[in-house]
Amino acid sequence: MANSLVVEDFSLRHTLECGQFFRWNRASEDVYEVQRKDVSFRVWQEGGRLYFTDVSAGFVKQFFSLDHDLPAITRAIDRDPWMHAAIRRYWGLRILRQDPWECTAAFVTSIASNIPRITRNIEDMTGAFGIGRQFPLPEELGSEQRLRALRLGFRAKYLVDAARLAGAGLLEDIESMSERDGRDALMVIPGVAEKVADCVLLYAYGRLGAFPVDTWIRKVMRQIYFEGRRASDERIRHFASHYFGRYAGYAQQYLYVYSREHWDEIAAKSVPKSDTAVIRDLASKVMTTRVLARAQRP
DNA sequence: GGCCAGGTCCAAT
DNA sequence: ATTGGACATGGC
Repeated sequence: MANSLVVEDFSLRHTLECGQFFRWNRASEDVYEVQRKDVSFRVWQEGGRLYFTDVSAGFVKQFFSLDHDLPAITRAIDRDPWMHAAIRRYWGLRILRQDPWECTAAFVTSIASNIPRITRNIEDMTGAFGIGRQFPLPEELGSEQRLRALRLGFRAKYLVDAARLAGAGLLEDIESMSERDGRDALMVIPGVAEKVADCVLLYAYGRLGAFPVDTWIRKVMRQIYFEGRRASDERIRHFASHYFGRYAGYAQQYLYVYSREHWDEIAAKSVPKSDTAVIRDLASKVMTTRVLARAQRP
């Protein structure tokens, strides 16, 4: 027996398949089977109606962030033709509210990997150590040796450390911390540095300003906003937070999926013509801010 | 067959 | 502060 919900500005497909989340599969052409912690449910969308089994409407609203004001968010980040195209192409994509431990484990697993393999690694860990279909709790995750046997490679050691610290409660206080402090707390975990920490902040803690810089984002940001020149991850993040504002994380996600589908086009056209001046202006403001900050330092 | 993948860590500039 | 190599495994 399925329940349903009227949804606006939401695409189940784009939300699940954009690379932010790995614990789903297709039960059929339109039906997704989704696992989040101890919850396993089916979900499908028919136009403006979302159908689901085994979970409450409240859970669905929360998990899919149906409370986010997507029109306002996309209006805020819609600063140039590339972002505009990305938003149009993936209209309805929302940042999920994942479980912090699962999200941390998933993005530690993602290090120097690829989506099919990450998905398989997570399934393997669930099958080997989880109870039922639940991803193993921190206390249930196997030893480094057993994780290596599951082909986690050098990530095995990181996962063991992450489980130990998560089991000790590291992830529980982050909700109430500032973004900066939460990031620092996450980075205490060996195997969690800037990129993975930003993924967890964005995908699990709803810190929509977090801007994970991975190889794709680095490539596309340099191409579009830095005239093809190198820029450190720090500069990219700094630029993004000024340029896109408090919803920069959403911009990151749209850019991520869009660039993977349209890279050739981006590489060919480079800087968005109509907004080159705006970008240059902002980039110089960012530089000025940095210089001033440096000058004021004792 | 070498190169790179939703990186991180460590050591050497 | 920035840069290069190691780290496991897999897909092209």
